[in-house]
Amino acid sequence: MSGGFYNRRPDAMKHELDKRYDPKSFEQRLYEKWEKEGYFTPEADRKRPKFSLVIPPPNVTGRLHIGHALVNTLQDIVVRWKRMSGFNTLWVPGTDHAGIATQMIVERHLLKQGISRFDLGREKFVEKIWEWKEQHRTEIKDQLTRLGCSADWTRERFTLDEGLSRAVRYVFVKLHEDGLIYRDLAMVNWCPHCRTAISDIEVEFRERDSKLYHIDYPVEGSERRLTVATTRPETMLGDTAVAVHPEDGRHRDLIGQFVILPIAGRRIPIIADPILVDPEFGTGVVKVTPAHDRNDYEAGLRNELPQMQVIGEDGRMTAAAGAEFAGRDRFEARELVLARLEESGALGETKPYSHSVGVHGKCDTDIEPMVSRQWFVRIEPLARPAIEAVRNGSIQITPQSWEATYYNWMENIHDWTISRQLWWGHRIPAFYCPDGHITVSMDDPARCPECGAEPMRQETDVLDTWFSSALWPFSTMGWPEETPDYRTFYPTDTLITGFDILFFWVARMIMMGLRFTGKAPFSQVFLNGLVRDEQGQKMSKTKGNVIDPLDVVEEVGADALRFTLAINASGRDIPLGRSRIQGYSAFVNKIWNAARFAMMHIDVELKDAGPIHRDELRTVERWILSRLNDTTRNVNRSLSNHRFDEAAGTLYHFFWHEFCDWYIEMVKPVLLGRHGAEAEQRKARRVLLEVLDRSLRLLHPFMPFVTEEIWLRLEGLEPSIMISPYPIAEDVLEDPDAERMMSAMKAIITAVRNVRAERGLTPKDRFRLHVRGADPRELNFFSAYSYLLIELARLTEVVVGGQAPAGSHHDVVEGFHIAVEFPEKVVTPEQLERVRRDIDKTVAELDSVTARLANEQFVSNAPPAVVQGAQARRAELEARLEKLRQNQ
RNA sequence: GCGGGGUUAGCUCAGCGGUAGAGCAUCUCGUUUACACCGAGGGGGUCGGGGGUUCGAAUCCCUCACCCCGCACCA
Repeated sequence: MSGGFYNRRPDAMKHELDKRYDPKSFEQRLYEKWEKEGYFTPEADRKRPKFSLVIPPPNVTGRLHIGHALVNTLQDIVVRWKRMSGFNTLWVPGTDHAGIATQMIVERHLLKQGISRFDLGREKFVEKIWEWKEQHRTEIKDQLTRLGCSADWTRERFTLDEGLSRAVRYVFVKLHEDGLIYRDLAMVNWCPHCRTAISDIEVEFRERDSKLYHIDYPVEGSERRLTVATTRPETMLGDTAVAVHPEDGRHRDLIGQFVILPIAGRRIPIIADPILVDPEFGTGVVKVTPAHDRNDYEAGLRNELPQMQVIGEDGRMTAAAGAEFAGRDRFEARELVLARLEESGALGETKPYSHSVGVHGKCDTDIEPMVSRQWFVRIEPLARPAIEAVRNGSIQITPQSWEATYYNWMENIHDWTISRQLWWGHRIPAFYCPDGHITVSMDDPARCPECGAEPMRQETDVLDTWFSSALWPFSTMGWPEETPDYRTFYPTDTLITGFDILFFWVARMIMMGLRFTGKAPFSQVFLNGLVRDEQGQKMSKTKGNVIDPLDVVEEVGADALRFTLAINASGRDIPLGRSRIQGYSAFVNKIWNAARFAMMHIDVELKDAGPIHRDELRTVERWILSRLNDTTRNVNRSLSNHRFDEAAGTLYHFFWHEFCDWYIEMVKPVLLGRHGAEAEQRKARRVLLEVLDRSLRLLHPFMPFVTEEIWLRLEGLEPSIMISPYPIAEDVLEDPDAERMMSAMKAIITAVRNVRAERGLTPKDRFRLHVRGADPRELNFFSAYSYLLIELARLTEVVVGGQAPAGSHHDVVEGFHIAVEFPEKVVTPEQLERVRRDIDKTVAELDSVTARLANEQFVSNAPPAVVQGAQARRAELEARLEKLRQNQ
């Protein structure tokens, strides 16, 4: 058996643990040691099997929240598991410059000091942001450190680093050369607050109660009027037509005629457009504002209508809106338009209307659809292979249900608006010459390559933040250079992130990775859910239900937080609250105390005792090793499947309810010298150490700190648990025979405890137990281990075989007849009631099994194993019922 | 409107074709020298409603209801 026996430290530490588990006393010290020893930093060694992943770079805007704690904990679990499993493991950390978000925050920050970014100018302002970034980067690193994240800080990256910026420029130039990046005048989502264009997926829709206004447009040279409906009356100032459906009899005769636009007094045509107008909806007449509505824009192009921009980039009305409105905010203008319409009698019915409004998620400002010249990525040619990569399994998404969402989005994807009118970000490498020629190149051109004119002026727009994030898995490895890191660690293996950035980030990394490296940037994607509060509510500052991960670490230590997150991480949303975390901090405490107990009984010479030979072990030891082995197998399997909840749950159950509750209790008589010879005691201690050592290693990825602290003191093991081998299941440790006997033993002990409670006996009442069974070999087991039954079931004596005296309490447990001899005690009606209920339950189940076996269809159709199982169950129930009836 | 997910013990969830599970909470008993952040035991569910397939359904199919989350639309 391979064990965890390593060199003894020369300066062997105190061989015991403090009485109290105090994470503050060691967490930071251990992390510093790990980092100093270089355990997080792998060599670019291609001979060893590697495992790599990249952090979803947090924004440099501020502190990490509980969602980050979740993602990074899960990543660290995988990373530590793989590292211990022998892989050359790299976890690349870093941060994202987060264009709009960061610019906004710094801007707000400066405004508090009365400084606007325009006062500073672009260059100075960007300098300020760099200062900000440096400060927050440190804070983020510090937080990840406190969580125990074993990321390689020597390879930390930032999306605006020189190397990454080069990758960004390379990709832009290449895509432009390939015709996949273009500049065009188009309708985009404009944020009047941030004064920049944003992409479609940055627009969030909010359901809002508003009003639908009906406005009458008089038909020129007629008494007739056309009534249009709108939620945005201010846009009427920019109407350049009114549309009806060509088949609609109500208005067909008016097509080609004109209406007079109220207030403005302009004459605009009545056109027919079957796409824009649904004759069934409303009045069947639609006002057309090509400059401020997506559908109207399309209709305008189809019908060659002029675009009249009445709202400017700042959200204020333009001169074209008319002197009275120019310069007013669009919402203020709305009220004024309504007032003017009212006065002129053109305002018809107004009714409450609920609809969704597009807002910019970052600042909550209503999006203004606006025609503007921007840079775009032609996305379809990139999306196609990205769809294929998931479809053919080169990339697997967990939970798998997300694949449908992925396809749905990728198959209906629109071109990506990548230019932003910001100052913070990667400046687009496009250069304009005085004659209007555009040059896109890796190096800044001195003069126009087409006409030789100068000076060349660089595009002032920057790129969408997600453009650089899309390159993260390979740009962080030094690409486009073929660096040793790139060759060794790319593609990465697993991506762990929140589902909310599936489209923003994951999909785009897949597209860019395939396009530029020819490989999927990762083969596995694990999308975790949202961390919610205990009631399942989203956490938000306004609700005041936010949990700050660092507060939790401060209170209960990083291990308890990590374990709580892991055991709840199945891929769905995670309900998290203080009490829940408290619950798992009890588990950490349990580990501490179990180790403390073990250390009282483990001697230094033990680890030199050599390997354990299974044949020399007693059933109890073979049993716990078999259970541990099963646990080991399940934990490894669950981790492979990203079932963090299962893995953590398996460990929780094994350590607490098998190792602590049963095994430790069972070896106490031997360890404390109440039973057995010295040789036996030595073996028991040897196994105790083995089980503890392996358990700690299994737990280490989940609880790095406490496991290391204990492990280092355990027999002076060194140098660190985090680079010791992760246990793997070994068939030789499997022991069905020991498992069966111990299972029976546990069941008998439980049954006796049950009888005790049932009969109202206290632990001080001791009595004699009789055990009978068919197999003499098995009965021998109970003779040999009668001291265990006596200890744990608090008996005076165990009689194997033989007849129990009349009046004993009988039961059948896992095939063994047991009988408890009572002291004389008064039996209360409540106790008798419980005896009766026990019988009733048994009768009910026996009836149901008997009925099933009487069904010929069941006997002939069900698998033989199931039928045999039912037969065995019936026999057991019959036997048990007979015995239970004797108890009445 | 399209797509996805959910509805199982008081709470949070796992199970997803063969006797209803876990953690927490609750109740009873217990100061057994690792741990009261503990130990032992108990109670508690017609697995959202209805229909179907099957020898057998929490588990598969259909349907209805309600709740979440995407996407699209919204004059």
